[in-house]
Amino acid sequence: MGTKPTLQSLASTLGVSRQTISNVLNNPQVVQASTRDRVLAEIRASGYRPSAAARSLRSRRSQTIGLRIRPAVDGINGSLMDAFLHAVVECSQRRDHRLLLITATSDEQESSEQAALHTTGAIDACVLTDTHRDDDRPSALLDAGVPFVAFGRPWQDGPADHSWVDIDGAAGTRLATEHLLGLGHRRIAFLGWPEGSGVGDDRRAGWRLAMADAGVPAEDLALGVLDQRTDDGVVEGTQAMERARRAAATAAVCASDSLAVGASTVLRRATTAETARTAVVGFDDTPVAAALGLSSVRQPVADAASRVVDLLIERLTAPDADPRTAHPVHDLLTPELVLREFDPRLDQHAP
Amino acid sequence: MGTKPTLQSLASTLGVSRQTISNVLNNPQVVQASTRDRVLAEIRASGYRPSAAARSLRSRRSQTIGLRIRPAVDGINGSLMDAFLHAVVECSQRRDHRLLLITATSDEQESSEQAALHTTGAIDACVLTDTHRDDDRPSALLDAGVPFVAFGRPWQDGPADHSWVDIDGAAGTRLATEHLLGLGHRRIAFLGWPEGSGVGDDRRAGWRLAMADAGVPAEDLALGVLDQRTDDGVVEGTQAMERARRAAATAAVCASDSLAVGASTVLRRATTAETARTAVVGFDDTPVAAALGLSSVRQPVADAASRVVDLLIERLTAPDADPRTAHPVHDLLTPELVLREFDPRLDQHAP
DNA sequence: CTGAAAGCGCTTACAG
DNA sequence: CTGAAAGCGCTTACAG
Repeated sequence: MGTKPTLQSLASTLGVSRQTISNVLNNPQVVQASTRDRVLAEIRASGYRPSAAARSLRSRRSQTIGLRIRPAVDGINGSLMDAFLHAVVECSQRRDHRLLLITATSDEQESSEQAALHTTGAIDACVLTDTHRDDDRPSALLDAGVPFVAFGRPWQDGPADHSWVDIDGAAGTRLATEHLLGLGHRRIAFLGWPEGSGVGDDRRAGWRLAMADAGVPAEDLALGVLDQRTDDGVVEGTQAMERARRAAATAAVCASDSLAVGASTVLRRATTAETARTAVVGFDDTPVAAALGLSSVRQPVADAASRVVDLLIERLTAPDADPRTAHPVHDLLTPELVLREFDPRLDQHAP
Repeated sequence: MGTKPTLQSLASTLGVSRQTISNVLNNPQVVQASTRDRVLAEIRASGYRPSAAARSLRSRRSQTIGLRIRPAVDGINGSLMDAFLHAVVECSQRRDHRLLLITATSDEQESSEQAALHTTGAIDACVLTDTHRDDDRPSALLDAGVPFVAFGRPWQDGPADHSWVDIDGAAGTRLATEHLLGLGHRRIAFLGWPEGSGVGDDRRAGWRLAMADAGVPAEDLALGVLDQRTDDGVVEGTQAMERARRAAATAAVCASDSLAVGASTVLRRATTAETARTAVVGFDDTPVAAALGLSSVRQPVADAASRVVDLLIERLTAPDADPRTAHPVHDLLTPELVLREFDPRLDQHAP
């Protein structure tokens, strides 16, 4: 093997300056084609790779993005962030950037860890996920001068002073509700979370709007009637659906697949198996929904990830990199409804 | 704010050499206590953080570990790697190391990507997961000179020339089987995957040994009798359990929670609800098992992650860092059995 | 289009 | 215990 090739060693081998090689790598169009080809051939032959540290030290860019990973509380819904994470890595890699993971036990710790990494130059920017009401992270990062893009809109009022990408949950539940209305259902319950979570309220809003548009009277949409609220979970979904059944619900749009799985067991008992499946729509299109044959709202997470990375890199490579001048971009992506067929194999144990 | 502090600027402020500050950071014991305190105070006050790039360029260590992330095929079983990933990040961070994520579509691509990152100095080492029979990655990384530790033993024969940490699946299924034997079951099926996957065969082996020790005749343990093999999945678990029932099985040890969830629906029908739950044991102790009240074998993934990171950093900081001289370490951790109680709320829809 | 110079901010030897 | 020197391997100006 010998020693690892450097710009220096390559340059003497080729009889050109280090400079030229650097240009071939970073500004190919500025180098004469014949020289470029000769250099590229030697780079390939020698297995030369520029030192990340040296490049980063000189250019003041690490080409690295930070992201906080959270422990999966719920194996069912966790797969969404999993898909997002995977897509972010893939997009970053394709664009010659790297993804660095951090953990934290609080938002404050997350912000300060990201800021610390940014100060050392280990990351150029970071991605924020799981935004929520009164989220302190955007202002903390803005203050610390850490460029970032959020996956998730800011849920409190006021103008957003940062870029974000989100998925339009209300559009998703609207689709789901309209689908059930189209099947002839009128008393369609919404099984969702207690008020106060931005994501949950957003999903409820889509159902409510679709129902109102269809002329369902407001008193039926009231809390405790077709509007059922509960913590997330399979058992909770079953219980909420039982309450909705007492309000004569024949179908349900759910804020999560966990709730939908729970709800489907009630409907399965109550009607024919086929009706049961088609009368519940979950959210997130998790593998569990697929396994059980439940329809679900699919969030375009890969698109969201790709957009987040695009915005981040755009911001980092912008000629005017001043975050105060760059105006924030907001992107709301529309989910799609995944309809599933009744799977007879699954129903061997149904009544 | 002004400009970002550097060793240089701190040194002139304090009237010491850059050197001394560097020593305070990297070899505190070598600096006089009074000087050290003065320097530390100024570091804190100024918010100084050493440049990762400069440090890495000079020391030839990036304090960064690479890991390939895979898309979750199955939301149920994916949470295991999720927990592992989280623990690896946490341990690395605690030990002043960072975790870099990569994606790949093949093992070859993974190895070459890790080797490339190692050549640029972006990572010092990497973690291998999901080892399998005829895994080419260890030799590829060894050839490329990339230090690594595997989470998962090498499943082919021959001496392992690299360090690994794994969880003793056979010990887990043995525990599960002995538990069911203790409850009075004799005809305990094993629902597992087709032969050839190291992990799956290992789990089957534990059941087989425990059954043989209990004096269950070999013909009952035969393939197609109590030994049922199938692809992973809920539906597959149900089907496999139905076949096992025809061989008069009253209980089952499963290679995964997905299979256990499927199996439990069969037993639920067949016996009392309580028996059903206690007569199935899953594997991985996923949130789904917890939600459904299924007993399961819990893998100590956090311990495994911690051990992997320890070994990796040990290897990196060893005075003799030559991988050929350092003898490989092998660690097999023992899982534990998580027993769950019957949850009556869940059984409202049982016959 | 190509090259000689400077310097990014550290740590690693080594001398006092 | 402390300091002056060298240099890690690049890229960014700038001059030809």
